[in-house]
Amino acid sequence: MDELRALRYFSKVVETGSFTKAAKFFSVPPSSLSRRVADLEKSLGATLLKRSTRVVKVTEIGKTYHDQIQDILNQLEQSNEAVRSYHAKPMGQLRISSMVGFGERILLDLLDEFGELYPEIILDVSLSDELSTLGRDDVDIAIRGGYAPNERVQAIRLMSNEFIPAAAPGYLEKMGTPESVLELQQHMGLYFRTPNGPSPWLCEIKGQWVDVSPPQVGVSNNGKWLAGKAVQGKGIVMAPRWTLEPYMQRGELQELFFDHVLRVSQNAELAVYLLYQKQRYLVPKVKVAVDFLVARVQAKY
Amino acid sequence: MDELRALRYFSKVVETGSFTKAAKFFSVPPSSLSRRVADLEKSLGATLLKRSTRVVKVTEIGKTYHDQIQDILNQLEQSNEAVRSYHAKPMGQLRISSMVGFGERILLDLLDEFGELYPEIILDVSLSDELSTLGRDDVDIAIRGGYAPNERVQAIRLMSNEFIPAAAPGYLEKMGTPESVLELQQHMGLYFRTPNGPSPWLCEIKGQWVDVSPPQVGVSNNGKWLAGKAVQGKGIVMAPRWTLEPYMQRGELQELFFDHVLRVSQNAELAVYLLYQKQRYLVPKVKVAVDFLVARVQAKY
DNA sequence: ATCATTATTGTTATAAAGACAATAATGAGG
DNA sequence: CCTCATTATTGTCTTTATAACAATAATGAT
Repeated sequence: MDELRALRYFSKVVETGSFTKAAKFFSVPPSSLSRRVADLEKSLGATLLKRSTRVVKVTEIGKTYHDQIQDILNQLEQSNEAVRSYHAKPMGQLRISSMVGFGERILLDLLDEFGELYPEIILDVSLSDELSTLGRDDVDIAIRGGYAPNERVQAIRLMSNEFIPAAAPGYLEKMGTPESVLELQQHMGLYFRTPNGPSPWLCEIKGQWVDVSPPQVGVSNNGKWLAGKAVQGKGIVMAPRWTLEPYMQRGELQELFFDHVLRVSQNAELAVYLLYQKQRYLVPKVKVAVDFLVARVQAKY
Repeated sequence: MDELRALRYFSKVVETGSFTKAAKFFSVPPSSLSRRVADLEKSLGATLLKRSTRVVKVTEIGKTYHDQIQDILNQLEQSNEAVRSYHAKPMGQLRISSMVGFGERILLDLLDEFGELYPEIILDVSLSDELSTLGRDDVDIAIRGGYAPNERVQAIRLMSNEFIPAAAPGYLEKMGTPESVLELQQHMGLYFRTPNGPSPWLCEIKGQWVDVSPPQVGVSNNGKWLAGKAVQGKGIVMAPRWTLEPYMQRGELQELFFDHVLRVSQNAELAVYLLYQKQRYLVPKVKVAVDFLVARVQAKY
């Protein structure tokens, strides 16, 4: 019995819920699928599917098996592809997913340069703060604030993602420059929105984490918009240093320093990470892109 | 092409370093392996093995591919076994690996009881503080101080593993009862040996972690021996609470309290975890053992 | 230089999967 | 309640792929 073929058949039948549809997918008669799946069930000594002429239902154990098999088939496919493209030129479609802010400020410029270096790579970039799966089939490289979701994913630290508070000089003249975190209650806060909601302003006082968030005057996941509001004197913005840097250099914003260091997370080392699947590093297009991005970003920041 | 068969052939050839030996393993002529591996290489468009009549060498890409394939084959085998034994009675060999101390004090008694409940399960218990792989084929259930090594492994917290300092009343009379961690330098320390070496005595002073370990008078990974030494008045022992409890109840040792809490790790929640592979929870023998152990240990401690 | 060992190739036999037609079952619609 | 199209299964034949066995070529050790 060609077990792998049987597994692919079974998997497709579960997905489509029909032997006929799955058979069309493989361009073989439905009888083949029926026989292979039956073989599989016999060899496992378990019923995976409950069939009737109208509906195909998956049994409980069949569902569990299918989930595991699916993962295994994906892994195998990836390993094969990695070997197949081993000595090929970097080419083909490369899907990159990035946090919006990082994408706009840093990534897109770099990718223009990258595109000229490797014209045979077709870039497919999507900017989103939602975390994409990376492990299914959808993304080759992801850039995120978090860390690796599992051990098959490699995470490389690209740059610091330290959040700092800043405000416009005009705002500080009018409202006074706060020096203690407790004074923040009398100020206005511009909040960065993460996928988990607006990030609170925290600090550690005598070993205790305290939320010292000022009243909200604006929330956005868009660094530019937040910085713009701050420049207009609408409040104090708390955002990654690299989003505020240009404003600070022009003197439109200035960094604030408090008696206790402000953070947005209890995790000490907030950073931007580049993520990719270890298996796929063998694929030339992935390898050159990872190497390129890591080198460029780490050189600049 | 039966891809899976080809992969198994290839894998075995790499392991044995010989087509002939691998062929014997499968009870087929070597020519079959030769042809299947050649098919595989053709379909991947890469050379996996460098053959000569005398030696079979794995190419670089072949090595990488083999590692990944091996993992995939293991996973598949496990999924199949899980389904196969789905509605079977709990039976067969069950391999349990445990930390020595926990094994002697707690596990072995529980397993006696478990063995009577499920006489058809053949227990294979090994006590060792070295971490076993759990993911290769060697252990069904492991009990360790650490946490899950990867996301395919499920970790259940069994009980606290808080290390506490204790000494014999006689010792304290003679040497004085220390109250500040800084006084420890004038005392004698009995150290618990972890796989990473003797565990240092740490405490957090004003947010800084400080090593306040007293001079060593004894080191062992055996709780009983350490406690025995402490009872004899040789020094202060720092070991998991559950290893010292019986001595404290008999008044042979008494817990020490300092101005700063003593720890052996910066990790706040040191605990004993039961580990198993998620996939294998479907296997009846594994399921009943996990459920049994978790229920019993959590009820008692 | 010789020779046993080992991988490969050629050929035939066997087993497994596909193709096609026919049958049986079932759930939706009238 | 009955009809009928849809769908999975079964039977039979064909095709394909793998195993078996024998023979050949290559290679590294003695």
